Amino acid sequence: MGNATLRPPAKAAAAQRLIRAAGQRLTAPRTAVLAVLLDAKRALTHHEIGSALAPGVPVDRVTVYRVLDWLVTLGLAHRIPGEDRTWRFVASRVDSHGPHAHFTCSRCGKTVCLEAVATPPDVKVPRGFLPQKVELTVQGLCASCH
Amino acid sequence: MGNATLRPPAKAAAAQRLIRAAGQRLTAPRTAVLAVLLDAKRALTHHEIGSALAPGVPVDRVTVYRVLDWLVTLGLAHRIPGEDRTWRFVASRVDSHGPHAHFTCSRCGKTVCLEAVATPPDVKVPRGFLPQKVELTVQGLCASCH
DNA sequence: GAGCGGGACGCAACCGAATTGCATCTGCAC
DNA sequence: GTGCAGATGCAATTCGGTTGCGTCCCGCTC
Ligand SMILES: [Mn+2]
Ligand SMILES: [Mn+2]
Ligand SMILES: [Zn+2]
Ligand SMILES: [Zn+2]
Repeated sequence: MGNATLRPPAKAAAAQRLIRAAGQRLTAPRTAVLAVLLDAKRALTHHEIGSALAPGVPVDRVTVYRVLDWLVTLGLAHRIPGEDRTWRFVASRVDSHGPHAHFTCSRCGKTVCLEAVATPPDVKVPRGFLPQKVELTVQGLCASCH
Repeated sequence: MGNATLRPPAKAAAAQRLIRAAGQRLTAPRTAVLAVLLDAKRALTHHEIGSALAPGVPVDRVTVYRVLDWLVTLGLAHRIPGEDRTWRFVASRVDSHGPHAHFTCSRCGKTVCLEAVATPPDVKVPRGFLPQKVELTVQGLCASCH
């Protein structure tokens, strides 16, 4: 796995800083994957992340999956379920910690966070049910698809 | 595919009526699958539907998938994307035509429609984006899981 | 009640995302 | 520098869903 464009060194440094700050073991795959997410302007699939990795550091597919899981449990990234049954991943910016909505283009699959849209804080659920998280996804067409 | 419990004949008759009313060809698999959905009190996975089918009418997996797709395009059922990357299906009752939210138990996967919760009619999306559908899913624990 | 034609079905092969098992390697605390 | 828990690589596997194709049968016509 690897591709053409080099990751800006700044993003790699930021990734390392975040991993260290979380008190976690620093490895090349972890740094590389997180750097890709930090550099992305939209949610990325596992496949997109794999091919965005710098060619110098080949990372196994399975490792990418494991790093992503680990980033999610750590809170450094969040995972968005897609209509096409694939997860997409975004680095959790400091300014986007709260619950928020997502937009997915039904034609090209492009997915972005909608920071402006607040998810309804209170929903009516049946007796005995315990709501924990609200997922709000807007489907439609992105700017380049309509 | 087939299991132990017989489908109430009333549901089979209702299924036939709905298919006829839609001006579609009436077949045993279609009747059987729709009857299962009409009888269900919650959203069912493809697998659950398969094993809920009356044993007398064996239906191929692929046919179940195709019937479900067909029911969805016909508007007789709707499909709910799950956190576990599987679709769940519900018959679209006459009284639940509008957009509505869903609840999914994060422990047992049980999924139900939340008729009472309306999805936000208007959401702010980036310039040039065209919203078309809003998906609202509440995650949490169902009555028997907490 | 035959005859017919297009859509529906069954079967087998396939696909792609994600997971698991296991041997090997390595970051880092000491 | 050493030791070891934890991380990685590789191969195999699972699993939900799809595709291709030959056969079947629903429903219209006469
Ligand atoms: Mn987001
Ligand atoms: Mn519903
Ligand atoms: Zn698009
Ligand atoms: Zn439950």
